Amino acid sequence: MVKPDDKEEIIMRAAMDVFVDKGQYGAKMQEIADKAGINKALLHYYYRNKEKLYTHIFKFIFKNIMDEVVDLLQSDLPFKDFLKTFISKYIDLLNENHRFPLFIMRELSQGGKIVSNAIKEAMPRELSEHLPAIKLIEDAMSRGEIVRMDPRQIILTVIGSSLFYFMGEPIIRVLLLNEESFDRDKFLEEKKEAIFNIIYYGLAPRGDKQ
Amino acid sequence: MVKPDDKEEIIMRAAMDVFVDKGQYGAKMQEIADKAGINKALLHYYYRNKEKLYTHIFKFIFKNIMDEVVDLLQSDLPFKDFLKTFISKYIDLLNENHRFPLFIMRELSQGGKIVSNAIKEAMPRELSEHLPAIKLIEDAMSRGEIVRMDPRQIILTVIGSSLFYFMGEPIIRVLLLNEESFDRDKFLEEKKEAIFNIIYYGLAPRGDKQ
DNA sequence: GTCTATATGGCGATAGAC
DNA sequence: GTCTATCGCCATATAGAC
Repeated sequence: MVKPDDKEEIIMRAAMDVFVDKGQYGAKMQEIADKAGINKALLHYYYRNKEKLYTHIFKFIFKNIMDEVVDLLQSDLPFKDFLKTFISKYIDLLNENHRFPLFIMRELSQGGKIVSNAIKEAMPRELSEHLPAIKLIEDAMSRGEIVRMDPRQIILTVIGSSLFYFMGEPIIRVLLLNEESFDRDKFLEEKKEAIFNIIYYGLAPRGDKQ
Repeated sequence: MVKPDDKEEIIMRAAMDVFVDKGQYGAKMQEIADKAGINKALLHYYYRNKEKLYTHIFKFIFKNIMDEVVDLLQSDLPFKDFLKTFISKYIDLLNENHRFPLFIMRELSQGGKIVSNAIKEAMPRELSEHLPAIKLIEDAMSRGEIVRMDPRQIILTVIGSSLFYFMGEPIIRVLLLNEESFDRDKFLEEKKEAIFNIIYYGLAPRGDKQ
């Protein structure tokens, strides 16, 4: 992030706010300008048009999230500890950026080129070829620490079960957590425990059953 | 569904297509009219304005998905079999309607009243008070078939890990499945197996560890 | 760089003939 | 019920002064 009184930075923040909330088409340039405390003309001065501004925001958010996740994937801990800390930090990350996943997925659903370009720019080539997490999982399998299974299914299960709550929070709270006194922080801590326990012990080698 | 040459039905299908793809604001009435093979004026004749049409579509989709899920939740199978069949049928359902979850979530992110109204209309009161799945899980815990844990965390884990692939498919295929010969059907069948095994055995009572 | 004022176009919505 | 033609607004974008 740049210094906070930089105009570009101010516009970025405002645009991010509005775009994340309303999406590319629901967002209005006027609202962004208002939120940034400037007028529409200046938006066009810095970012030639709405589409460029949107694309810029999307790539910025995508890259930042990606970088954080890639960071979480760097680890030389044993598999068990890696899994535990990854889930914990990943849920923390989502909690701090709970509106981003849906924002990214919304763009995804349009299947446009913005996403594929953002991926290309955000992903170091060598990473997409060999995710460190896959190597870690394969090693744990070789050592017999966990059962054999497509590592990608494991990754998708970890990510999916961690992510879901944040994507569906409004609906989930109505359908599932309709209580007066819902302690969200506590629930998230329990979620870390739950997901780790389910997945780690779900991967543990078993005797004969099934 | 109504008879397919009914005008309202034709419009519904077209509108669904466009709205699901582009969202409430990205969608254009002209495109819907084109896709339905009629003109804009007729859209307004049947559904007074864009918002009403959108709301109608959203509630329709939401209710249909809800009904299907509620169906899946009715079961008197033992927990193990219930879990296995639920995951399998739920993934099949998602596969047949893979664009709906994102559509619903996109609306969710706007936090509008459309969603909360749709929930109220789609959810039988008695169901939201007592989800049958929670009862099933609690019984299994009482019998000692699975470890004690907040049942809601289990439900979220099952749903989240099943759902994630369909919500993120484009991105996932780039990041994780960048092969020439990706057999999607096979991958989904493996996913059913993987999720069931991880979760069911992840819930199995353990000796002392952790 | 930043503003006010204005042009331009697109889109939702309606009027009105058939 | 279905169409063509058109209205009127609103949002993006630009012109041009300061």
